[in-house]
Amino acid sequence: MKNLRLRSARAAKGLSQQALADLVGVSRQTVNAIERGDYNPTIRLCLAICRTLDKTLDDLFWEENQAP
Amino acid sequence: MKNLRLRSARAAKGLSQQALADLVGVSRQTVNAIERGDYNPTIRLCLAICRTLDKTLDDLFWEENQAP
DNA sequence: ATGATTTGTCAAGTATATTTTATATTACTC
DNA sequence: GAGTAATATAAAATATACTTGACAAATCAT
Repeated sequence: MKNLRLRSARAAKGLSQQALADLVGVSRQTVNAIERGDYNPTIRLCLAICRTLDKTLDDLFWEENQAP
Repeated sequence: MKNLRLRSARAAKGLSQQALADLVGVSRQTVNAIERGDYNPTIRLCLAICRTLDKTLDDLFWEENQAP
């Protein structure tokens, strides 16, 4: 499932995927893959993204109705 | 830095590291390493742990005063 | 419409999360 | 204090996050 909250938070800061990637120290493809949702970043990367975008983990990465 | 909130939440459920590891589908050493804090789990594992312990990401993995 | 920037995607490589096996130590019960 | 469960820790192997380079499609400005 796509991470639209991340995409939205990034857009709200006026950052391209490349710009966010530079700020958090990963490649553009990694940011792209996270937004597309077909993968599983490390918590440290998630934390770096959250701090850069002034959001918390729950804001961007918590999923409410997941497992039973 | 150790993750004492995780340790505390696990203890509050009366689970051993092994028991939590079984519930979330990883090895005991992985849970131990996360609690000891000297590493960097994936967000999916963090989510699985949070759901098992009835906590959110911010409860267990958010760190307030981190980067400048 | 053309050019530039951004985004989606792929394949091959590198770094590292996680497993497995094993041992030592600490706590708990009897 | 012996015996057992829980925790800390390490080395080698495996799975996978992440990189690099490349190219096409989409978006945006001129």
